[in-house]
Amino acid sequence: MKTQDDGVLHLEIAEYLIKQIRQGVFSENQKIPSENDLCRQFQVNRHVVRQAIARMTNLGWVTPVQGRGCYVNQLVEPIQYVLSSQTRFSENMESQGLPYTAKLLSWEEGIAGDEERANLELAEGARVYRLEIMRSTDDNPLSVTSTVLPKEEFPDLETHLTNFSSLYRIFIEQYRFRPIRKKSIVQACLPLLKDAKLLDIPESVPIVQIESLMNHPGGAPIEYSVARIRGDRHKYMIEF
Amino acid sequence: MKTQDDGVLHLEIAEYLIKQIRQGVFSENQKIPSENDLCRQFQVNRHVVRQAIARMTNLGWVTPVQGRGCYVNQLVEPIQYVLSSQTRFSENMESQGLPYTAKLLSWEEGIAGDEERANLELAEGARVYRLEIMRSTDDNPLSVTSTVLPKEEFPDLETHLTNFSSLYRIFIEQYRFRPIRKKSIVQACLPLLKDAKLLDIPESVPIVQIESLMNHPGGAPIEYSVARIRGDRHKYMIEF
DNA sequence: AAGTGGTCTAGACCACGTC
DNA sequence: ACGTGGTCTAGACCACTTC
Repeated sequence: MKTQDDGVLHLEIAEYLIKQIRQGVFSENQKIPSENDLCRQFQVNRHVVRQAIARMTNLGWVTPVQGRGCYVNQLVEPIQYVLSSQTRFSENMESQGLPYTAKLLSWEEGIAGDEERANLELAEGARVYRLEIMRSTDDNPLSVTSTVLPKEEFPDLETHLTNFSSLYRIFIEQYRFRPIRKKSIVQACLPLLKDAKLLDIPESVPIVQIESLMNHPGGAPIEYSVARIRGDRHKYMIEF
Repeated sequence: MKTQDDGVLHLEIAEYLIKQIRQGVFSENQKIPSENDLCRQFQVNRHVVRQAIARMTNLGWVTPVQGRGCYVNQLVEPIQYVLSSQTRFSENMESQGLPYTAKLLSWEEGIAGDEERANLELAEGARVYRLEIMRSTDDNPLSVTSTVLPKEEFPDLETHLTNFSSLYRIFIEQYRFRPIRKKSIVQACLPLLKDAKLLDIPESVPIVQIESLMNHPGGAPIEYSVARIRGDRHKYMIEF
C-alpha cells in the first residue's frame, strides 16, 4: 500500500480492498475488517476509510450495515431484462425462472397534467389513474415504477386493484389486450431519497431510469410509466 | 432551514439549495456561495456543506471548480440518442444538428481473449484490433468507447487510422459496408477513475454503459464495443 | 496575498446489533 | 456493555485561481 503516490488516499485504499475481494481474501457474504481496524491497518483517519468504503459501496462491492459490519456483496451476474416491443417485467422474470412479486404501493385518480396529456394524447381535463408499483425478487427490491393510465380506457380499475399481483395480468384478464411497447428512454441517474429507501440502496448508488410508452394494439397510447431500477443488479438488453 | 428534523443535515441542505436553484435564486453558469459562506449561513461544519455539494454534484446541479467556486450547471435538455438497428453516433449527432468530434485515443492489435472470441465468434488465436475512441460535442466529452474489431475483416486498418474522424466513415468508405446493430446491453454504473478523468466528471457521477454487438450485413459479427457515456447529459431512446 | 475547492487528521456523539 | 457503522465538529495543509 502507498507504494507510489499522486493518487488520492481513499481511492487507493478502495482499489486495494477491491483487489483483495477479487482475490478472495474476503469472500462473499463475509465481513471486511471494521472501520477502526482499517484505520489501524492503513494508518489513516477513519474519515478516509469511510470514503474508501463509500466508493466500494457505490461500485457495488460491499454493503455496510449499521451495528454489524461491512459485508461483501454476492457477485451475482446481473439480471438481464430484455426490452422489446412486447415484453413486460413479469414475462422476463418468468422466462429466467426467477420468483418475483409486484406490490402496489399506492394509487390515485386525478386530472391529467400537461406532460401526462402529451404522452397519452389526452384531451384537457381527462382523468388518469396513477399507480406506484414495486417489483422484487426474493425480497430484494428491483424497481419502483410510476404508471399513468387513462381512466377512460380502464373502467372500474379500482375493483381490480385489490389483491394486485401484476399489472400485465390485469390488462390481459380484465381488459383483454396486450400492450405494445412503443418507445423507451433509458438514462442513468441517482435516485431520489424516497426511491433509494424503497430500493434499499444508498442514495449515491446509480439507478437506471426507463421512461416507457406502451400502446394499445389498436394504436392509441395506453400506459405511460417511469421505472427506477437498481443499476448494479440489472442489465437491459435490447435485441433487434 | 432545519424547521423539522429526522432528516440528515447535509441532505437537507442539498435539497434546500437545489430548491433555490430551481427558483432562480442562483442562475445558470453563476456561482453559489462559497463553502465557507454556506458554513456561516447554515451554521454547520464545512464537512457537512461539502457533503451537500457532493450530492448536488452527483445529481447534476452544480460543478465545483477548484480555486474558483461552485457553478450552477446549465439546465440542458439531455441529448437524445436513438438506438435502433442501424443508427450510429455520427448519424445521431448529425440528425440533431450537433457539431461533434470523434478522437482516436489509442489503438492496438492483439490476440482475441475469451470474451472477445465469444462475442465476435472467432477461432482460437484470431487477431483483433482494439480501439479507444472519445466522442465530444463542443469540447464537452460525451463518451469513451472501447471497440474490438476482427483483424481478418479489416485488412490494413492501420493505414486508415491516421486522420481518424469517424469509425462509421471507415466502415463505409474503406470497407464498403454498413454495420447493423444486433443487440445492446444497457447498464447504469459508476465510472472507473480513468474514464471519469476522460469524461471530466467526478468519479461518483453515474454513467450509462452500453455494450453493443454490430453485425456485417452478411450476418457475421463485425464489431463489439463498450461505450461509457455521461449519464446526466444523455438519454437513450429506443424506438420500436 | 487572499479566496476557493480538495484532502486529511482528531475527536465527539448517536443509532443500531450483539453479547 | 461493547463494537459497529452514521453523522457532525474543529482545524490543518495543499493546489489552484484571481487580484
